[in-house]
Amino acid sequence: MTRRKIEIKRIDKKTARQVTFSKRTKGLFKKAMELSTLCDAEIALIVFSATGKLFEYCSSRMVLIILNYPLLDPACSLQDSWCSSHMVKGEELEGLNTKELQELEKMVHLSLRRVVKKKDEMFLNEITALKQKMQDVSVKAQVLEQGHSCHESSDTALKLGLPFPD
Amino acid sequence: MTRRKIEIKRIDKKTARQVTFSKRTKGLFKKAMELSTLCDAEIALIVFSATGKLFEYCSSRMVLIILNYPLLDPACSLQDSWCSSHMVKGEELEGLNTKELQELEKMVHLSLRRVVKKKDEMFLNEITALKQKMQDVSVKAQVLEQGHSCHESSDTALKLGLPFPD
DNA sequence: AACTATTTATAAGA
DNA sequence: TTCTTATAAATAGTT
Repeated sequence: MTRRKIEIKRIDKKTARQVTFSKRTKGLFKKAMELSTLCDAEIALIVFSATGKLFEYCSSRMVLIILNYPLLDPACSLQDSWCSSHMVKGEELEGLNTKELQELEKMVHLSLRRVVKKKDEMFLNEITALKQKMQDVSVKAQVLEQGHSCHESSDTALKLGLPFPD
Repeated sequence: MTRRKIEIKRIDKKTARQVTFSKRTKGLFKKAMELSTLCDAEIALIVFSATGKLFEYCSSRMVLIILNYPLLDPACSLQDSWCSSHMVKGEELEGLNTKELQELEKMVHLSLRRVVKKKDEMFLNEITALKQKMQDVSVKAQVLEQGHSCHESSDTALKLGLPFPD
């Protein structure tokens, strides 16, 4: 769109692609904010660069609306005390300017990503750990069964932290 | 930004606001798609008009990426047959009007919520099952250890489906 | 990071 | 709504 018209297809040259990404992302966000302001629209815009990490977004209440995260499900109740210290309450947003709201949204977004990632990690860790313990116990059971040591100490159970009346 | 430069603030006149909304939304989506194509970026853009309902979105895998759901991890590959029967393909969207697309998006959203909910349920089920098995094996081990039945069959291991050379 | 020749987007008007 | 068009804004190629 300027010195020369370009074809809309993936830009092969990496540096050119990055430059264009940077320029156009800036333009896109500007346009999004203008639309939001001019027409009173709620807009969510999230961009992940091909190179992976960076992402951005623009808009106000949208984060929560779009993302539709189960986190916000009323059924998922956290302690009141946690909520009161961590939840963003509507009234708190009144005094903030656009820039501040944008920063806040970034933070909420990031928090959300962290929560989801952490949740999945913990599930998987727990499963992995349990499977490992199963393996250990099975080996132990096999040994016991083959009569090599019927009276070995119950260290396996201890290692497992199971409710063994010892 | 043309016959005259305008100030970026809410447009008071309703019809003018609607016209501008329509024009700029179109432009914004075009830009978003161009950025996505040119720079290999994943983009999610969702716009709710002030008048309430209508919204739109654009992008490819983004619905899922936005939502940050591990479901779409490349590692988690689904059967081709499943994909072909459940995935919404671009061509299918051509004949739909805004209303229909809105309904469709609602359905996709709902599907997503269901998938996430199911995923979490399954994680929890797996964990619960593993814990139960741990308990069983521990009890068994305890029995063996106390010398009551050193040569009982390895049904515990079998129940567990573990790689026991039997 | 800046510059600028062009292309693209669009406000106002029809 | 859709089109037209004068002008503002965005940006590709260059430095």
